[in-house]
Amino acid sequence: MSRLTAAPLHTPPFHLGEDMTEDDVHRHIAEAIIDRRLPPGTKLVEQNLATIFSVSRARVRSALTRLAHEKMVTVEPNRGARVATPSVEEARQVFEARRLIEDGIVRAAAARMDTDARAKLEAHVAAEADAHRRRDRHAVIRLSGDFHLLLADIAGNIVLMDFLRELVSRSSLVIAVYERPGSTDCSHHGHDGLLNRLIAMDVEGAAAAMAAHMDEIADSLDLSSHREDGVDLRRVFADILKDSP
Amino acid sequence: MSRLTAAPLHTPPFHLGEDMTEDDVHRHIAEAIIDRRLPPGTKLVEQNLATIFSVSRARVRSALTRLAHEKMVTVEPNRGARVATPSVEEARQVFEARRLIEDGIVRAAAARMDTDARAKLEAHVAAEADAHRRRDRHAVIRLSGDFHLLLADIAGNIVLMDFLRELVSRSSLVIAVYERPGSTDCSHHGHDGLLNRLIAMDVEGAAAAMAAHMDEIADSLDLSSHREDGVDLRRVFADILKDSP
DNA sequence: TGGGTCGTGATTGTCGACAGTCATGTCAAC
DNA sequence: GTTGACATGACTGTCGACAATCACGACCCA
Repeated sequence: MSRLTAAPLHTPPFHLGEDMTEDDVHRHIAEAIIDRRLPPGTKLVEQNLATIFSVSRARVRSALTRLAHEKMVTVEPNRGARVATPSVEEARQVFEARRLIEDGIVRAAAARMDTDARAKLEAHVAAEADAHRRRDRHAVIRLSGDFHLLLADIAGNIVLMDFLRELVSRSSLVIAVYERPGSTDCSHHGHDGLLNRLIAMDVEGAAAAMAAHMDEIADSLDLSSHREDGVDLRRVFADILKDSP
Repeated sequence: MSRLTAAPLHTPPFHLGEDMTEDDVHRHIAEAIIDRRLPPGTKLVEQNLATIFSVSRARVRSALTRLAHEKMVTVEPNRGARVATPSVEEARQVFEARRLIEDGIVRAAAARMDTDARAKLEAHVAAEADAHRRRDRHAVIRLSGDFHLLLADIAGNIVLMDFLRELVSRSSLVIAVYERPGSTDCSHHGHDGLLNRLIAMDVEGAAAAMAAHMDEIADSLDLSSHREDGVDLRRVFADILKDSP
């Protein structure tokens, strides 16, 4: 049984004919961003989305502002919304925060393991392996993040789970921008070793495995900052502008 | 100088005549909640707030939904918004999350201390002592929370600072609901000892002092759950309802 | 041809109005 | 006096329309 009455991790099957609520719009866009079907920088025009989902523009608008609060899209005044492209510094801070919170979560989860939690985790890891076998890239990405949220669910702290949910989403954006070209797809093997430690209720071992897993992900990125996203030309040539306004 | 270009901690002086932006409305309400001028459970009627701030109802509405995302108000469909009254379980989880994040922040801050950070912290503690001397309850509450946010600023991680900002706000609500009647007002002495450890760049000592400070706050609460807020009559008499539907 | 200016279409920001829903008070019947 | 139905008022939810702003291409001039 589920310990928490938290929101479902992903959108339930959607029947055409009913009109979508704001929550549905939010989830559909969020999932598309996390799956990387919507790459960073993509313009999100309100009217387009409204006609696609056949809802009013106002509903799309509030979904976008909510996504902006969650740092998945950026909104510039009078210039609309885009899928966020995290900076190098932001990427570092997201992973630093994630190391801290994942450590707290994995320790709590290790202490609360039981047969039910074990069954869920094993089933999830199996599903990950299956998605990997099927070469379903989107499913691999989504399930990889869900593993960590499942751990948070077992840990039993809704506040931390909400924080982690945001961090997992932002991590997906970071990976989309800074993934090293030759890196293997989202190492899911790290979850295996972690699961073994959890089953043994080895708190320190599980925490160490999680730390290693985080390092593994961070190492697959190229944060050497040569890829400075969104260079502001006005700032680069500020001195010239001063000379000849 | 400030390390981060984060949002200001509190509302800048507001000049009448200009019309408020949504951000202003949000900040004014948030501050009133954190200062406990708006106690938990207070109904927040959109039209009232709109006339008070002389803005349109839509603007108040979006400010309220943002406050709802930050868990400072609860919104029931068709029944409007109220200042949130956290449950006992939520209170526990907020403080558990806060222990974790404050630990990470204080360690980072201790490692990054310099003369500028020291000056800011000393000035802040002095301001806290002054507010305490003046018996300015609202200022004491606000400054007490700001001390922790200043620490997060020194730590230099915007992501963690945003998380902590939410946790500090929610802590204020928890204290408003569960404060033990005879407890002294928001122990500000804990900040003194913490500051000494930070100046010495004693990471472990600072972390221990922070942990003690968190315990101190938690001990001033009465979470024995006899004060179950918002008893649901239907749940209390669920068995009777089953017998005679 | 390069560069600057202006207009036009597209997109966002904001507001007021109306419909839907809930709470409260009134009144009649028992 | 109590209970139930009903009416009324207040509040929220939603949408469409209009204003403000921006991006982009056409046009003109040197």
